[in-house]
Amino acid sequence: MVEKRSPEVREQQLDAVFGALADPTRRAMVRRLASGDATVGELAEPFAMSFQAVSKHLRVLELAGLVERSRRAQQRPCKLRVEPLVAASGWLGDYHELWESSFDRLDAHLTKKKGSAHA
Amino acid sequence: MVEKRSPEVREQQLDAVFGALADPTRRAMVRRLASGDATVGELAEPFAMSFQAVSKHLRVLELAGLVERSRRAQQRPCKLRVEPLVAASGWLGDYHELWESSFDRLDAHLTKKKGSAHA
DNA sequence: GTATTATTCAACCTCATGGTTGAAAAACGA
DNA sequence: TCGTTTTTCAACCATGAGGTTGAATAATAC
Repeated sequence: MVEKRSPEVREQQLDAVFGALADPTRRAMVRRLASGDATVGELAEPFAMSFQAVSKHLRVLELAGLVERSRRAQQRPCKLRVEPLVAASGWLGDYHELWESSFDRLDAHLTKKKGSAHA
Repeated sequence: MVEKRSPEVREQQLDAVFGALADPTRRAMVRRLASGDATVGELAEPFAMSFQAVSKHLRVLELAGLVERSRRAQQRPCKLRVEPLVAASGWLGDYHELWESSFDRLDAHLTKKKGSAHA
């Protein structure tokens, strides 16, 4: 179940995941899906945007491995997959020790402590 | 020193940071800068790419707040700023508890433990 | 001043992105 | 079968990203 990934593939995955997260609409969708599965319609509802546009965003998330879809009647429920988030987090994690020891230390710590406002 | 950021501005920062990290060349530059400051020329050296292209990537990193530049003779040394990485990491961190309790749990843990190969 | 080195600016090309609209497809209810 | 609902496909448009080349700028060395 735990795939062995070549460095190139991992790089491509990071391209896809960071790229997917570089859009506020898609981040909002991820946030929404983190609180439970949803249909395309439900995901589209908060946005002033056509279904088709939402569908496209969803495809980006799907290609990045962040969303998995099934079929239920006419609907295609979306479920968040967390592994790509872990991969992205892991990449950033390589720099944890850097920022723990950098001049940004204070700033970093305070940002972390204010973190309750993140969600 | 610790700026108070509005939600919109924070969203824009995340757009910029995730966007900046969505490119393998730029991630490599970040990796390089994590091990010490470098000039544009030094950063360009490993890439089969013109200085101008590297300069553009650098501007993207700069706009995302990931790079700070000074002046030394004709050179413009680049220094990694870590705060945007902290911000991105913080966003992802909001989902930590999600993946700790998800079906991806095993995969996530194993990915984490293999993490020594990340760098 | 002139040349050299390091870097950026400007213009251009190609292709991807994020949005639109309109038509099609898939699964149901009558 | 017919219509309704949910979602996607296809074509299009405008903008931006990532690369190129060639000229300009800035700091230094002679």
